[in-house]
Amino acid sequence: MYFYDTYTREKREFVPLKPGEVGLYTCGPTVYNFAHLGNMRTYIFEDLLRRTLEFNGFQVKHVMNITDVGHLTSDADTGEDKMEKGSRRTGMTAWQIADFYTAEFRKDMARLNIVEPTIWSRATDHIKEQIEFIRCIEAAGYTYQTSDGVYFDTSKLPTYGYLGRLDIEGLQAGMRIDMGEKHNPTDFALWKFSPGDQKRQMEWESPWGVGFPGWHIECSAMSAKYLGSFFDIHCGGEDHITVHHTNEIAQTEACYGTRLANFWMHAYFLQLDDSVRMSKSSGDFLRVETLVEKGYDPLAYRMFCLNASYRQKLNFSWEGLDAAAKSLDRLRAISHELGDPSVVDEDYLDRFSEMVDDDLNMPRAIALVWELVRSDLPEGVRKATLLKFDTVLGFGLADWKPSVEEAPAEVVALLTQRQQARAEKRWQDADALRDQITADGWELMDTPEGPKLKPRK
RNA sequence: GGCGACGUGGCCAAGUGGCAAGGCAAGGGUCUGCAAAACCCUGAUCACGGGUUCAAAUCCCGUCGUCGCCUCCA
Repeated sequence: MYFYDTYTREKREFVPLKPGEVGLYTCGPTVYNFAHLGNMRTYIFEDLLRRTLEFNGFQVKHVMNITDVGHLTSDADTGEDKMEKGSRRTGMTAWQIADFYTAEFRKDMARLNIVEPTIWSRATDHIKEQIEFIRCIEAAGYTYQTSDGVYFDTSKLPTYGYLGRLDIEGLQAGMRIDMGEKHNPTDFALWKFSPGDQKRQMEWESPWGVGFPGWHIECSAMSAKYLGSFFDIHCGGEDHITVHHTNEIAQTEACYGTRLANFWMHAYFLQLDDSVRMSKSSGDFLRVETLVEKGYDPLAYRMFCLNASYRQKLNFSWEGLDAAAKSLDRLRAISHELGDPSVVDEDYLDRFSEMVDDDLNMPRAIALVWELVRSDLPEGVRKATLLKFDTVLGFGLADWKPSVEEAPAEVVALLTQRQQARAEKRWQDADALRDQITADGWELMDTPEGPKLKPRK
């Protein structure tokens, strides 16, 4: 297998650190609001990665964090905690918010056929680990304290910013962030003190004072706990390259001297057609629920994503989603008509493996799917091979069945009349009756097995 | 202002040195009383201008255009 590693900026062969096992850490949601389709693109990518690893026979230990504290509204470390802000907005407590949006997130994952991680880890369940991690960094001499928190001194780490190829000088020059009491623009909070004049909903005792952990420390602490100080793959969205992941690496380098993960993989952004930013903070955004409300199967969005490379920005449009929905419908129908699976075709399987193992080249894998289903292999072989592919693609083809909706009695009556008219070759009457049925919202098809009705879309 | 990415048929999108995948749409055809569905067939020389090379969509330079990050973001 070959994956593109952001750290080295090259596609290189993936070899697990421990034979047969893979430690995978994927940055999860900050649960202060719903996840939008852009977020879900990243989770779909990670799902494909996970499925591909398992397809190759690896045992994957997959950890996903739930950020339920400490993620500020600004990376300048001066902003408000997102959870507290969400609490004000909704009237729920910070804890209720976290539970609510975590549940919503898992619902969206399920609707997109995303496999759940082996371990969910909530930041607030690991305060002790995070404090210990900060102490480790402090003992190594990389911290300093200001009036509002404990900070990481990035100037003491020569390798700081390597992942993002940060131009520190340039950052200083074009700086647009409020430094506060920080020594360097890239320094970041490890622990923030609760404001003296108010009590936060989420706060804990620490050696430095009552407060809460910074956003980046949770990933270093929790990944170390579950996967060790150096594990196989760490994933996230492209926006995490320059700040979040850079800081995670800094923390772990300070404490353990490793760059945290052997491979760093990042999914690129989904962009909206009209160039409207799809950020959580803009308030109005597309999410899985939006698709459902519009009558789309969420898996159409999965198909939409699989048609493009994860390392390329992808433009979302309703036209594009329609195309994906249509092709998914066809694939499902074809799959269903292929009947029962027999044996997998080894040649197709080899070609498929080569594609997905080449940095998850899903567009090519999908193209191979079409070639397979239209090949002249026996139906059972095509079906068996397709289902094998689907363990990676994740369309749930094995379980799909055409929906059988009963037409209302009046429509059935019209159909009966039409059959009568046809039998008597009164074609005009037959056509008029079909128009009537169409107007009632049903599509009529004459098949070798007789007429069939299905709801019009 | 700093950094970076991209520009492939009507739309989306693979391919990154050796005859340009796939999906959706469109046109033609088979089937059908008609239609639908299904199936078959058809189309791009890769923004533009130079250069390197036996050979470039793929490498280099320039121009134009679009977009992203540097501020919350996956």
